[in-house]
Amino acid sequence: MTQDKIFIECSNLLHGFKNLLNKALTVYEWPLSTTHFKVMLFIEKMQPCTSLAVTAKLKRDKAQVARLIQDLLKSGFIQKTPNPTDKRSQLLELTDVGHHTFQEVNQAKQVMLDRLFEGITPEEQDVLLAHLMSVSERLESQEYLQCTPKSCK
Amino acid sequence: MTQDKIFIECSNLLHGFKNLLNKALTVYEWPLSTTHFKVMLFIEKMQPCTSLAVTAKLKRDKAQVARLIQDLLKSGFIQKTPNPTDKRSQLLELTDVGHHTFQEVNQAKQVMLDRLFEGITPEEQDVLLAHLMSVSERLESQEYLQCTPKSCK
DNA sequence: ACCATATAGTTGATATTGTCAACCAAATTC
DNA sequence: GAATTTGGTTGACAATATCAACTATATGGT
Repeated sequence: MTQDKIFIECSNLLHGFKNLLNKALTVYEWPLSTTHFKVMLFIEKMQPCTSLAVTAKLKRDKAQVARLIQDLLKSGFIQKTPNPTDKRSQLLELTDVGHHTFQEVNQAKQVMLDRLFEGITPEEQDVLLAHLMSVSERLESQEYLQCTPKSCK
Repeated sequence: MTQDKIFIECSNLLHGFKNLLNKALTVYEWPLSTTHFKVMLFIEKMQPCTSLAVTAKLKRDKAQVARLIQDLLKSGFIQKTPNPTDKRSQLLELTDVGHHTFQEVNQAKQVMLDRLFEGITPEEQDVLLAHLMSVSERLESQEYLQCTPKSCK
């Protein structure tokens, strides 16, 4: 029951925060979605960064990520450069405009986050994160869970 | 940064668990989506239950919920009865078939949940939930956060 | 009792997000 | 050097979310 509630609360959290962030984004005249913003966040943090790296981190379909990246390219927020070690692949990085816009919005976001977590100490936050990650890991590793009942397909 | 990661982990968790659940649902030949299942879970727990109650709990658009409920009706998993205290409203409850199917799937789900949370004691789970709820509450109450920058529209 | 307004729920249109499969070109394996 | 794998793109489509308009009943104020 608690476990059910945890998932529900995660869902509420994401939903609510997304809406909040969305409003911040429109204030700053960010032309894309919160997901695009999330992708930029990754690209910024993980230099050098490829499309596939984003896919892995975000745990989303590579088709979806490809399209998000296309949008970001069109908006001029990021740019591609050839990957010196693999001709199939291209490195992603923020443009100057992208970097500037990102920083601005990201700061606003950070202010929001700080307020949201005001009641929870940094240590508690770490524990919270650790627990979430622990469940997350089991989720990935324990593929056998998919087949709990009967013979499974 | 930790805060960012918490949201990302929440997202991964939901995403992963939804896929896991989806597979369980197909094994049991559940004809609808995980969201439909979630709605049934609410209807079961919150007797008596109205469409609006589900909307509130799920924090989703009422249009969306209306359609989910329609699907469940068509599948014969739930039924409507007139609300004695309000002629506009109708009470939702599981049919016998619905109840049976739900129980079956829900048990499988519970097994999965138990395994996922194996590394975390019930007490820790409670703390985890409490923290998530605390952030969730701030998210709702602090509408002013929407206007952090400048004058805001 | 009467009107204005609020509430429960439905429907239509549309946007966003997620999934699946096919595909190309470069890389790797044997 | 042929077969397979990997990084990435594209098309089609399914699932989920949002917004506005609308019906019918309820409720509050006068």
